[in-house]
Amino acid sequence: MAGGRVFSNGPANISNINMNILLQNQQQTPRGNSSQQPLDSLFLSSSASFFGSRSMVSFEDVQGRKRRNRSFFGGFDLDENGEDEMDEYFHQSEKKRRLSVDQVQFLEKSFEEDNKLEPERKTKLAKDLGLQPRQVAIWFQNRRARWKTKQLEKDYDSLNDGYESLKTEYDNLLKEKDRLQSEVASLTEKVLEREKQEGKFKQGESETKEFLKEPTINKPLVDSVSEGEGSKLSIVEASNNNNNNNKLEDISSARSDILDCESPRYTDGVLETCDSSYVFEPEYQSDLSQDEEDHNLLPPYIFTKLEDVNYSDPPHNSTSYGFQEEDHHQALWPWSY
DNA sequence: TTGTGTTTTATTGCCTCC
DNA sequence: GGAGGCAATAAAACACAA
Repeated sequence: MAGGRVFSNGPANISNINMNILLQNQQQTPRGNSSQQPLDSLFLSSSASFFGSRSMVSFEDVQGRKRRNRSFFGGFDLDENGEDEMDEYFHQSEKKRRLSVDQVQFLEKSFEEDNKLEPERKTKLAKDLGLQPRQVAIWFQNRRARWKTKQLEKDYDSLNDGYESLKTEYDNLLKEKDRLQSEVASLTEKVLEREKQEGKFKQGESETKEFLKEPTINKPLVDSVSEGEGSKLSIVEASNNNNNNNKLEDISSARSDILDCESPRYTDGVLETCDSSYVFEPEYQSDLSQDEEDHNLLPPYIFTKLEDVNYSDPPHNSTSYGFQEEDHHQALWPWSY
């Protein structure tokens, strides 16, 4: 039992008890309603204004800590022949007594100034409040504990707010990403549809195919990538057909002789660059018909360099890479249209 | 009035510092 | 080794609903 031994026998000097305080203590009303003067007056008043609280008696002789006898209640033992009043008092003193409102307010104010208690300050506070220095120390200790708990709660709330805020931001970004992906897919579909209408597919003149076949298409990209930057290539992928993944694989392998190490490639349906940290999985899959598939439709890829993409300020001189300038531009920065 | 939950006062044991 | 701080805890005091 941690706090069980309330009464331990220790040195006593009953004559040291201030009887006036004792008698006043007996007159206290419950819940510290004894005095309600303004707080400021507390600091102007003499220590006597605090006496008579429901607090513990004031012993002039502060217990030594030899034993380490920290027990406040253990400070005295009663003379069996003590007076009735004394008996009554000590009987009551066996129970904890709360500090008066004034005492607490005074201590609170002192705590606000400094939550650490130097010995001098402790002694002065104890004297002013008519408390044992030990009581003051205990009060500060408990007050610090309460403060710490509240601080932890505040910190938790603050962190929680930050988390919620970030989560909201993240969710919004996810939505934006989805929106952009479907926009890219939609635009890609339009491009393919246009190519289809122009009959270029049957003639093997698809701009998309040209884009994928043309070795020089890679040239600006490769040229623009300095040593060590190859992994920063990004691919705006706009696959429209689940089955196209297989075609992508074929395309990738077919083009492997064209693309150097800095170019992405398809492996097991996963687009990847030489840097394994940049792996792209096709997320969008559309419902193109088998007929369209038979036409060997190829998803266009827009190769860009990450550093070149400024989402807030669309470039005006970007390479089209097989798209018409406007379409390509719109595909990358759809919100600017 | 009573049961129950919360707050306050106080103790104990351990740790750190000088 | 003593003094002081802190965490854990006990227990009284208090609040409040039923």
